[in-house]
Amino acid sequence: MAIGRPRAFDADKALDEAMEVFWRHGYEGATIAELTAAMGINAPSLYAAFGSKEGLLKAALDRYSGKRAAFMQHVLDAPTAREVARRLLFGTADLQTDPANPPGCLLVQGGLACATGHENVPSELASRRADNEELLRERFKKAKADGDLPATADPTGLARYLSAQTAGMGVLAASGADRRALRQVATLAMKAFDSASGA
Amino acid sequence: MAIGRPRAFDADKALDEAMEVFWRHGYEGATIAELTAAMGINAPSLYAAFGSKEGLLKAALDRYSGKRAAFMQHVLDAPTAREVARRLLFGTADLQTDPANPPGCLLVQGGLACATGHENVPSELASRRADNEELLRERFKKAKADGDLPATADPTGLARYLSAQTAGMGVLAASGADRRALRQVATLAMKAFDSASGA
DNA sequence: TCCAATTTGTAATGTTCGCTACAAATGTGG
DNA sequence: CCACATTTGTAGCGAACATTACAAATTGGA
Repeated sequence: MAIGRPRAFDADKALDEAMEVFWRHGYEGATIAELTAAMGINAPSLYAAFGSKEGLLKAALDRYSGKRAAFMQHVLDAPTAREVARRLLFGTADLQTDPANPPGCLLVQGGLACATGHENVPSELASRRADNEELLRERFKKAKADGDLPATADPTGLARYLSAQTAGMGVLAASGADRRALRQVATLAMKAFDSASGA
Repeated sequence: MAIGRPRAFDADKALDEAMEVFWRHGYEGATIAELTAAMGINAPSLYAAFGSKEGLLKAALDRYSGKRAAFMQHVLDAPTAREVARRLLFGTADLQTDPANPPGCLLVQGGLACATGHENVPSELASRRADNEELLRERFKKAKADGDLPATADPTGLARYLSAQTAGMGVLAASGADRRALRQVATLAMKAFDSASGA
């Protein structure tokens, strides 16, 4: 059984470049021409490997999640709920201003609103943001069960609040806010967490 | 001197419709065909009145600012810095989930990232978000001078924090968060404000 | 009543969009 | 070395995009 001509590009490397283009220009602002140029391949290769522009986005989102998985695990592994919040907020401030990446968060920059007919792009991004929020919520439920958080604590509300912080920081970063500014927001956001968790 | 054929549409009414389209689909997701259909005019009328798609966006942004001016004035007129924050946060929670408008905030949904060549759309939106932040900053500087905020308070940091809250709520609203959820975020955000302003 | 000025509707402009046919190239298995 | 399977590069597809030419329509002023 013949195997065929081997692929001449590294799919993960190409996805990194595609991710960066979507991150910087959003789904609709990223053109196939720009994507193929950044990925170092041409259109037929892109479509053979990823099916469509939307398929490429989903693959890039998967890769994004994968790259952030270690960070999220580090956050969730924190010994206390407070430390979870602290790691998330300050880690996010640093990640969203990492000069190695476009500013902000792909799940926000990628596209909050899209053209008629592309509704599932914003909803896909929203769904992935919700996944992160859910991880935090479960972590806080556990903290509550463990007595780390008081019985009056609201895991859903805390998780949603932190979700709003990371999204808000993403918007600030997109506007050019620097690391110091985002850390300052994180510092203030921690105060709310402390009040709400009875610290 | 001849005056010419009178315009057959109401420019403000048309701008309201354009604003809604930009709000719901973002700058790049809004097509001229969709805009003209919503505005009830045809393309030449649009271009005669607003010059270009970008000119229409700016006009829609002006109208948006105008509509929110009364709200911002109500916020800034609050007797204390705390009340400024409270009015802003809860008012924003309600505005961004007002069923009369698309969810979220036009200054966020409009487009955080755009295609190459349209860079001034995101920067225009960022500039208008910065204007709002500046209004808050000046208000907090005044509060500090008046002794309403302690001498240790940081007006810039507080304004930026609130800016992050409204942006974050906008993202949550775009994901389908309801009014109750946003008010819960506002409640938590107030706790940070209270801690940071020594209440 | 004709002229000047402006808007309106139709129809089209050139460009760019996402996507794909097709043939040449490159590999594996027999 | 041959047959097959897959990828690559070129070139182009139809559709949609923002924008505009142009002529008919509508007004006020001379």
